[in-house]
Amino acid sequence: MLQLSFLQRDKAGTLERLAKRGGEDFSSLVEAVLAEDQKRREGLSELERLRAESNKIAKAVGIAMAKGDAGAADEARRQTAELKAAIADLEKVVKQTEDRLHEQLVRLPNLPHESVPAGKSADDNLVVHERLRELPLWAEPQPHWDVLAKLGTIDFERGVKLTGSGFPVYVGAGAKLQRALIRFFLDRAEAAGYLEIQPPHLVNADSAFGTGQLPDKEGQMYFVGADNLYLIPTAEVPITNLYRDEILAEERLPIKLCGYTPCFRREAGSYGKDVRGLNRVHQFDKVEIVQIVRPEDAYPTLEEMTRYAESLLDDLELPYRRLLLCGGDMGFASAKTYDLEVWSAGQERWLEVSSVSCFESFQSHRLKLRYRPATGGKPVLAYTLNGSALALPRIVAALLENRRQADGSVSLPPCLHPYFGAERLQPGDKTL
RNA sequence: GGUGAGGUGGCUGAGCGGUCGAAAGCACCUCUUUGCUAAAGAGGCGUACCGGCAAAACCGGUACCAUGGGUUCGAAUCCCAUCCUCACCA
Repeated sequence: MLQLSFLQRDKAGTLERLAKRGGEDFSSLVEAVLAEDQKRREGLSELERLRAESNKIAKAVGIAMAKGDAGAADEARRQTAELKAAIADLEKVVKQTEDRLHEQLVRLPNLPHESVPAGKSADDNLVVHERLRELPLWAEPQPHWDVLAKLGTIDFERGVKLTGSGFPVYVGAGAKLQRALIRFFLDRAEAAGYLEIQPPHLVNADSAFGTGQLPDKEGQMYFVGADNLYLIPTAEVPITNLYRDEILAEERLPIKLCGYTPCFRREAGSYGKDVRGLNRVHQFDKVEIVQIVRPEDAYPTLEEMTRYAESLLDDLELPYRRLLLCGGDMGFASAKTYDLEVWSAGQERWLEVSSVSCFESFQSHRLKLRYRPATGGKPVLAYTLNGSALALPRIVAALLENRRQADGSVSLPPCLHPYFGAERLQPGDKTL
């Protein structure tokens, strides 16, 4: 949620930055917000004046009663009837105005950072750099679902039976590889100074609102109606919400947290080659990193976090590139996002495995997550950042496709050997 | 699931219809004094919003004692609902 004070101070600048998102024209919404706020303040001023008057009378009654002056008390009581009605009416009006204002304000996406290129879609993203390693040249590139057909370590069909499409079953060495990757990512995060969190996998509406999933992405989350809870689409939600409604001491920043969770996404509207195999699934594993920082530290931190995620890909020996997302391809709440994509040799295309974003105060404003400056004074909104480090399925897909050997086995990069307990996945591995 | 108790400021905890944004203690901050790694004394110490101002400081106001309703001239205090916590029972 944007800060109203910023809108008021610099309307032109706000519109200019919103225009980078390339889609919808927000100028009328911004105007509506400002007009609504004007109305709100006028109503509120009058309402508070009336309430002050009413409070004065009530106090006078109390004093008259204490003195035993029943006449004066009755007289005061008579005065309040009209006042009460006026207050009740105005309260209703002000409440409506505030609700409308909030509903409009919440529809404005975050302002892209000045370094973010304007653009409409993924085509306008900038490639920051590419790290390509030499790949074996396959006579015939094989997508991971074909590699898996021989290995049998991920069972898509039985997942369909259990739940539906997009719920793979990891079997034997496949399951163990998941565990190895999770442990590798967590150990690395811990070594980089992140405190490990195991959060709940379901959250309430307040939490989903706090990080911006509600109301923007309501349809993308699984919802448990009986208890009004949402299955988390990413650990970002519970972990960032840890400090909701808190005022932290400045000395505690930066706060660095990480956590492994399964992620649940409905992915309504996806189709085609995008959803084949592990490309897009409804439940997947991910290690997330989150930082809560002072505003002046936010952008250096974004670079640091992105570089950290890249270092994991270095260790995994996967070819990758870093994209700076254009305004139109960024998430609703983000001010600046880097995506990391790995090269998938079997499908001959790039697959997103990490997204690292700076939200500035967009989330913390909703979260009421503030810190008190060491020099004293008013609490200020902290800046939040998060990134995947990393999401598993496409890493697995790339490993399978890029590291497939002539005999059908798949060699694993050395960093995984101690976690996996072997150097390769073999066609002879046990399966269902 | 049942019954009972309860949810108050950073923490502990008083208040149970009027001047209570809320006693007291702890923690924290400033100052003073003695001096030595501590003690004593004085003062300060919630958040949001509205207005005064161009802004900060500051001043005035409004709201907030789990949440949402209600009763009343007046609610932290009474009533109802919801959520949560604790204890005991099943």
